[in-house]
Amino acid sequence: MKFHQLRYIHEVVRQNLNISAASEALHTSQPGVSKQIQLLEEELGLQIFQRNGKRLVGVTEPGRKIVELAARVMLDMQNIKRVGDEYSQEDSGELTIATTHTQARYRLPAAVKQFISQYPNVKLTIHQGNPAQVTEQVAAGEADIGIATENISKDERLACLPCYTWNRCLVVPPSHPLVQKTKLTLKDLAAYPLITYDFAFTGGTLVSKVFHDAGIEPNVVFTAIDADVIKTYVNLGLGIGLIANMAYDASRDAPLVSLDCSHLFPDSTTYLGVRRDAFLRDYMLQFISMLSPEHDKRTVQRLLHQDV
Amino acid sequence: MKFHQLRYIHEVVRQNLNISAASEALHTSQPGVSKQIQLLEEELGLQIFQRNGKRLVGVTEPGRKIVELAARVMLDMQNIKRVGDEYSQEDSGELTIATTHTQARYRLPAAVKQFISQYPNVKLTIHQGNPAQVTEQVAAGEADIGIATENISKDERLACLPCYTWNRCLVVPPSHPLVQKTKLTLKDLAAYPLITYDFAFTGGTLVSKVFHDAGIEPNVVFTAIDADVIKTYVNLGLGIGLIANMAYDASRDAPLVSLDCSHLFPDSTTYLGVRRDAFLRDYMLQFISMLSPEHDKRTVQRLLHQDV
DNA sequence: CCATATTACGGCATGCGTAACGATC
DNA sequence: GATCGTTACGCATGCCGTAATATGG
Repeated sequence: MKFHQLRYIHEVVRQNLNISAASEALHTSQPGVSKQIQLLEEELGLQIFQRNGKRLVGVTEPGRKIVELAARVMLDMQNIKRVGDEYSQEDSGELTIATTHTQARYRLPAAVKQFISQYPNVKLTIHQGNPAQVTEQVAAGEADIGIATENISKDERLACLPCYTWNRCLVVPPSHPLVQKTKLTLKDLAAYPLITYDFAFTGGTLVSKVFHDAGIEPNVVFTAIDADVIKTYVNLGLGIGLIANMAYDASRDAPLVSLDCSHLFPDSTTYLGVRRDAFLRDYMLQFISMLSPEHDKRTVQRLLHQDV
Repeated sequence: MKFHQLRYIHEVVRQNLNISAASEALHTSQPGVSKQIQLLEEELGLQIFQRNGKRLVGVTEPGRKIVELAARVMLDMQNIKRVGDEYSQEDSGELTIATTHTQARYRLPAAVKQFISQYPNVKLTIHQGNPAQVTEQVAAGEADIGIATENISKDERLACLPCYTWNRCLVVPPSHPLVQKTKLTLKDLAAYPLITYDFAFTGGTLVSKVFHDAGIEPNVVFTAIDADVIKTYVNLGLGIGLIANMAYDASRDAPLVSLDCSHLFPDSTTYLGVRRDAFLRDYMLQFISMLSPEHDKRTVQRLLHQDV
């Protein structure tokens, strides 16, 4: 059993059972991949892939287990390489972060700026997606760190860390009647057309629960993935916007006005997650500290169940 | 990075940093091992082993991490092979059980007999050791299943299953005055020279705690690893023996008499443990069912956190 | 007919074993 | 001086890539 063979089957599955695509992604030849897969199957004495003639049409049941184990082996190989890099080329490497739009746009920039100036030789990549995708990418080892509010902390494969809490605010045009109110109520929000995050993408489920529990039905006319889109439509006078409070910046978002809503909704907590069995480069820990300064490197390591 | 390089460093560590011994254990040449280790170190850009001239004298800090990861990779490779075997050669393979003397002698025989008749092509090996060793062997992947009363259920790396509970009995010569007593007390036990298990090897710590809590000091004249030794000395009239109740068999152990002590001590539970991330062959699950019939195969798989 | 997988084959890298050397205790 | 690790070298294995072939949609 060779290491490449595991990489091959892994990539073939990733590429929807297309050996040609896999061979390209692996920068090698089609026949090579085909051959090695056959050799592996022969060695194990079973079919990993279901074939229809010469076409791969599925993964057999034992094949699924093998692919899963292969992924773990590859992760560990990567971990070993990282240990090597950590002790030889301290400050270079890669860092891939998976996160949602809101975090990427409003919360990460400060930490990212600090990070790239301190670690200019680390190639930083940000993958954007919904919370489920973020979780999946970290779990699959495609991202080192995942940051999201929903979902991520529930996956067994990840070790998570509460990162910070936030709440919501309402953005309205300056002339809006609600600006006169001293303290907003849920009824106030329900009295106007509401624009907020797509429910699947953010803490929306929490928001909807609060309304539901109060027996109030908000008039949601429109949902969007990100606060910028929401603000645009609020500016057009299509409704009032309910967004994360960190997504409002008075100077940048003028003439829109923000009205605090934190008394209406419980705080949401944004979590940061890493794969439990991943080896974390020092700069990864540093990035986490930059993002949530209240956790220093040692604390992070402890909380994430790293060794000593 | 090649698989055998990982096997090489793993084995070298196992052999106390002796490359010659490792090469022999691996059925290959000394220079080959030496060379591959150097290549790996070169590829990773660091020293795995501390050298004093040409002598290996230790493992560097990054080396420890790498060795650990290497062990995991090898375990997963083994898992992959097992998946292969499971689906191709259903009923042959190996089963290594680590357990204590008491279990091996008095509890396993029935299950083992049933097992080898049903799976004649499975090579069954029993490693005997104290509870700490049992735990370690399973955790290191050197044994598939560990069975012990103490210790084993506390290791994070293992998934455990309560297997059965047991208590203790007193064995005495037929002429002993205690035979007349209808119900024994701790004081009765303390009144005579006591022979029992070595404290480190069994539920002895629990026994000593019971005495201590009652403010009674037993007169332990002698401790042994196993019940057979204890019974031998009881037969010689050197004292009374406190042993696991399953270690007494009226017909075999005559003329000794057993007196129930289960009202004096809380029940002890014997656990069965497997490595969390091990792939379990079907016959391993069957063995577990044979050992504790109240758990059927599905239950076992669920309890041990195997996938559906 | 095009896309895709398998077979065939030759060149090249690499791992292995034997033998010799060097170092450590 | 005995044990142990490293270096040197030749052989064999096996992987890779190109070209050719077969098969499925």
